[in-house]
Amino acid sequence: MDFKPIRTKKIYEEIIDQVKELIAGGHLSPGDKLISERDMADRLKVGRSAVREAFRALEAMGIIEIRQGGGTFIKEVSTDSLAEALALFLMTERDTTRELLELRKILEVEAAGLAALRHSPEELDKMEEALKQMEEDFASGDLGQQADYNFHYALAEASHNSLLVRLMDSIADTMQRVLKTARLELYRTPGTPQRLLREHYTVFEAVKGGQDQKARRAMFEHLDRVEKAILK
Amino acid sequence: MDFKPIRTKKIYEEIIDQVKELIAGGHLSPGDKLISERDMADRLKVGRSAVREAFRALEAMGIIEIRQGGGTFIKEVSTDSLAEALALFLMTERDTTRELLELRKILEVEAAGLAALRHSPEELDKMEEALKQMEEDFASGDLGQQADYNFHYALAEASHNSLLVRLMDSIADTMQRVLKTARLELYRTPGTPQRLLREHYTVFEAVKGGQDQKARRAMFEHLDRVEKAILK
DNA sequence: ATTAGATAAGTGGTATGACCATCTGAACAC
DNA sequence: GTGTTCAGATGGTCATACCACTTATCTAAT
Repeated sequence: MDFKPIRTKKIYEEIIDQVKELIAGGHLSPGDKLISERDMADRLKVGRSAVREAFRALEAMGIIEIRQGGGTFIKEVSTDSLAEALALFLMTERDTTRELLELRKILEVEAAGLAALRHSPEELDKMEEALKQMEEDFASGDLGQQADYNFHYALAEASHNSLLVRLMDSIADTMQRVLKTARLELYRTPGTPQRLLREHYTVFEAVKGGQDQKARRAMFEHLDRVEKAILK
Repeated sequence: MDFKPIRTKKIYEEIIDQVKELIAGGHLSPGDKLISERDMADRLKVGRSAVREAFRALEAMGIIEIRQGGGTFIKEVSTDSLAEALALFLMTERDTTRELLELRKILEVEAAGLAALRHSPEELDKMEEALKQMEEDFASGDLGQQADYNFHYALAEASHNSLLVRLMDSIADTMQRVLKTARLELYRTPGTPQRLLREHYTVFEAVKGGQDQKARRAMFEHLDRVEKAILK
């Protein structure tokens, strides 16, 4: 005999569930306006506070958008809430730098392989553009970090897996936040920017040539070297 | 000259940010109790409503846990919020099941390789235990889903990358939420449970023997088959 | 007829106070 | 030591009042 704990459901929870059901059932779509807080409180025979609290939670989930004076709208499920959840996921202090770098390597090596198989000409152009920008940055004494980011982002997009793009982007953000100093040191080591550029070009040429194994290897070696430099 | 829109920050937003900063700065840790709503409202010289709304949003983000009569606590960053955001993403965006399965494959294939190189005897025991449980479940007409989960979780842990463990767990949770029916069908196809068990054993033997490439290949083939069955 | 400005109405944001529901810890009895 | 009771703490709900912002409508000027 298994007795489960009984827990009465909060009013705001009921409201949240109702809104979710309306969306899942197709009765509410992105862009649709919800009835006003006052109207909903009247109809549901509850206080306005409970409605507000439910709306606040739905907002935090990225399901609705609340505009003061304007009303409350169903959002396109955008990259925002997933990106935020990913950011939160990576926010913990318990993970070591080694683990983060390793995860990044797992994803980027495979993204390079997929990019080699799936890229479009436009995506190749973006990667090449980023490489050119990187080259110019180095020539002018700049560190080229934005161009580096652009290259990796374009490559992620060339994988044609939007989840992978978002996850890799979140990881890039986290690294930017956590490894800022270590990366600056890396870029400032004489000869390193030029080597990094060469490695990026190797990855690019493999992707361009549709050689997925070669792209994987090139990316692995690139990131392995970065990892070793950061972790020493 | 670029003028940006000015938008005053809502009080509840300020509160959310402050709590987040306390956590990010290490002043609040999982398990810690926040001051009461009334106390916080007094200290911040704001109304209790704003505090409540901020707390409701933080709750929806999975950052805090609110217990009526008990107080408000910082949560362990669990896999729940990411799994929920992923589930929402899957329900509303097209082609994302394919992407999630692909991401899962990328991670699990590499986890298998790392597990082959890094496992401890205890972790091997757990994997073996799960396989035995799977075998018993199939023999008694059960679907063996819990044992399947246990196997994959033990393998993730054997990778010795806690970030990878948590990410894979979130994905498993998401699949449980969204792909429930498709997986039930898969398990009910005659002959499939036995084949799945064999595939799991192949992965296990490679991990046990420290053969990382073989483990990767076995896991790839296993998940590739699962993917094709789910997506057909 | 069109445009600009003013105003009213609608909607979300904040605060306060009252009271209810649940939990926790202390005190007391056995 | 264990079980029960109760007070106090804390979260949950409601109502009301008023503020802040947006949208729609009306009026006056051109």
